[in-house]
Amino acid sequence: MLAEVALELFRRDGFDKVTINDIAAAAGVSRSTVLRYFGTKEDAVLGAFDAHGEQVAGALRARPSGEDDWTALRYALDIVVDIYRQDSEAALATTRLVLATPALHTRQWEKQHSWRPALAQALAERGASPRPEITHTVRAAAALDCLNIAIAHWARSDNTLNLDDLLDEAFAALRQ
Amino acid sequence: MLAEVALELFRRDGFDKVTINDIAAAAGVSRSTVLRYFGTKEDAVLGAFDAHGEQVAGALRARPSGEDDWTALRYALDIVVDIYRQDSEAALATTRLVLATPALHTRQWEKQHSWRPALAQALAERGASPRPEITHTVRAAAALDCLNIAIAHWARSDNTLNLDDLLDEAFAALRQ
DNA sequence: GGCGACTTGAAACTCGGTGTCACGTTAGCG
DNA sequence: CGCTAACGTGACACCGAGTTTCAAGTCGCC
Repeated sequence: MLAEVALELFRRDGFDKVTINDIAAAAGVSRSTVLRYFGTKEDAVLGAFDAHGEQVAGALRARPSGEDDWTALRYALDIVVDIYRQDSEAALATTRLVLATPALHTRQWEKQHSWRPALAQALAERGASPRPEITHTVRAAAALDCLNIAIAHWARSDNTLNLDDLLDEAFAALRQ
Repeated sequence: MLAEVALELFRRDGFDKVTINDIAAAAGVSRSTVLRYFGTKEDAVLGAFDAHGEQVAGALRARPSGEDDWTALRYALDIVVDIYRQDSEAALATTRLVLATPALHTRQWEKQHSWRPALAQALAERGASPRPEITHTVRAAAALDCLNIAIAHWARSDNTLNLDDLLDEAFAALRQ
């Protein structure tokens, strides 16, 4: 409820123009309540985003152990693709808002960045032969870049391009 | 001068504990002057960082056109490696501060993120056959990840590991 | 001397975020 | 039924970053 009110204001006036007081007034609650709900203004938009990290790490751990790192990462990210496909209208609007707002873009990166150790850890556990930590970290980071870049292209195409295909294309760019 | 004063305070007390007023008082200037110099508190640390982006893009454009994208990116990043090697003591201290301070870490990513289009553009200009934009963007992003991850490992090793080798190792992780 | 550009300082202001306290509601329990 | 503890909410004070505006200096230059 609160998040919907905030999102509507953000989309109408732009994230930076809307103050927390505006959100509180529009929702009929106090500023304190808004802050208590979201912690930060950015989290009014990106709150749902938090769960994805653990989901992807879980999906990665569930991949067959013989599988190639890149393949496993690609399939694990299908979790996110599915979420976007499930309500593509809302995802598109939110993504556009994020891409248009540096503060949101940055905050989203911060959240995703915190997934990285878990993904690298999951890759390390999968590997038969031990590899240097740097290897897993780089692969996790690159996979997340692929996701972000694919999503950005998808949003810019107004959902005319297929997110799955874009993600495949992004991963393909890594393998020469 | 101002930057040195700020850095010393940050390293001594932590970035978040030091206010702009503290910096102003320590440097014997007014708060206004500090803000006018740096724009933001983060830029008191990351100001020198801005130039690197154009340097890397320039180095990338200067690579022979027949060269592999990954090889070209790797060599272009030597510009940054050289800067770090030139004054490894200062670079180490600054890197540690950045890694220990979320606000700085984030701001550094923002700056590096703004390099990405230039790097992707440089890759596009190098390519003989035209490739989808997403390919160049992914490769530029992955290369920057390699740089960051290598630098982080190098800083955590207290300069006992070689940054060049770590960067090679990071790039190697991308090619299976 | 006077003019204009640049630098600095001062102060007021906006806004995000933290912390505290008081008030009401509700649930649990004797 | 009444007591209490927990919780959600609002009000308020506070801090610090960043913006803006205005009022001096300070310098070179004509």
